[in-house]
Amino acid sequence: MVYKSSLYKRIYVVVRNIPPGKVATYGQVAKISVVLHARIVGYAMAAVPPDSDIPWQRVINHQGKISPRSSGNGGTIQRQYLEAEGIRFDRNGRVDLKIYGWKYPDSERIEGDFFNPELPLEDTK
DNA sequence: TTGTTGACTCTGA
DNA sequence: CTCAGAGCCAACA
Repeated sequence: MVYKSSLYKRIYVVVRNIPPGKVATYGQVAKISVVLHARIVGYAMAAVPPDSDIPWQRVINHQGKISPRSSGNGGTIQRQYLEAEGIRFDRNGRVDLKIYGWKYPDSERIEGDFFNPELPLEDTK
């Protein structure tokens, strides 16, 4: 799979390493990807090839909600994917990030040619 | 090259 | 907790 740029490739490597049953926010992916802003991560997700193996459904916004996309209602599919992995949604359609949020130390398992283990750990609570 | 857009986040009220 | 507004930066016209 050839991606549009090394920028996107970095994001996709991070997303692919999110464990099943966990979710990460755009901002978190942005931090791990070192130099990006959350919007760029969202932009990259919109450009994910439909035939890829990237678990884009595990990336949600900072409120713990599925981000509304500009077209269509693919968000419903995303929610079904996550529920199939055991993630529960509350009445407002929100995920409890304290339970299902991806903790940065897990990213030791990331296998990528770019990954730099010396990153700030801020989201570890 | 300038202007708009967007699967976002932060801050203040 | 929620709601607005400002800021963000790559992609696109």
